[in-house]
Amino acid sequence: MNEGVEWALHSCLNLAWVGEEQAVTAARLAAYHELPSAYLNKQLQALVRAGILTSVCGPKGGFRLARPLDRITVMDVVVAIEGPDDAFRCTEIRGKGPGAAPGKPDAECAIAGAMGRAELAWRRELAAQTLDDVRIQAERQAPTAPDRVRRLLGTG
Amino acid sequence: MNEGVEWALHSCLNLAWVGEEQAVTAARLAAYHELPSAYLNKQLQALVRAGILTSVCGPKGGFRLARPLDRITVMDVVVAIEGPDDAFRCTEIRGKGPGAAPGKPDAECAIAGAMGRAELAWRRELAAQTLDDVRIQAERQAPTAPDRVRRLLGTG
DNA sequence: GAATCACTACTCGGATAGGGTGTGTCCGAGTATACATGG
DNA sequence: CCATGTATACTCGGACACACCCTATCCGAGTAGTGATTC
Repeated sequence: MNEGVEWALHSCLNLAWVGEEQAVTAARLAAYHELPSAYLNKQLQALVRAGILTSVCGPKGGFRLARPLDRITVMDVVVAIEGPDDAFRCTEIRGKGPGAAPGKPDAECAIAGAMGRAELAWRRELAAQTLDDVRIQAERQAPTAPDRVRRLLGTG
Repeated sequence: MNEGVEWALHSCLNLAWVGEEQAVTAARLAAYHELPSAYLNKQLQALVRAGILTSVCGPKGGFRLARPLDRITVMDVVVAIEGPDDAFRCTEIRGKGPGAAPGKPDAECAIAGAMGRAELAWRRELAAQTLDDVRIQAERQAPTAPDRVRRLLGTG
């Protein structure tokens, strides 16, 4: 899986802790975790295209959340970075070669069905968790994190 | 996801339909679906290393199932081809840079936890389905498949 | 005639190149600020 | 003193190289069968 997913999720939480009233630049978000800023910028652009973040250019510019954390699911972020395609794609090899059934198969490949059910379970689990759930869990495990973020990323 | 997973699953079903009393070469299995035989051979080797298939060299050699289909789960095949690592790997960026919490984090990263739950759901679903379940479904959708396999891959 | 041995043909197994996607970087487009200038 | 225009600094956005892993292939290791050879 694309490494940018992890970066994007952390950045969304950091943006929430900073607060929606101020935008944070990609450079600051990257420095916070020692990430390459230009590449993180690329990932954040994907979140903007997906409607998860908003961005403004120029001084005082940067990124901010487009909507509250409880209206962003983990799957929204994964789809924004990884794309909407399933990991397993059926190439329909059963229809190729001498083993092909005569005529056109009217039902889905049983193998594709089995893999599809698993991917559906994966997506359901991701869609069931909002970033706010993740934030609550993160604050429970590291109560000082929000303060650190506000202190280091805030404009103060 | 690796394309070899699809090939491996189809090949396992084909081996089951041929029957365990005779081995089938990689070349025959590949020709059945017009796949590159040398590369399919590589995937089948992975299944052998995982203990799903057994192989013998030489004339009358080839591959056969190491155990009945109902004792092989879809996840066994996926792990054999893709490897045991999770798709999402937490690089612990929260512990890097100025945003790092003082001391060592005693709890798992909340983000890694969220992704891990989804991957667990995926693996559970894959592990809950045996290749025999897939075979039954495949035969229901294409009743003539077993005969075609036996006719084209059998030594008769 | 039967047993043994070497040879051959055939298949798996691992080592060896090529391509596509993720990874990382750079420069141009766009904007708020600051300052100089003129009224 | 105030308004306006301009220059500037700063940031996002998309276009451009690099690297790694999946894809594909080739040759050597290993084995069953076959035929010749010898007792």
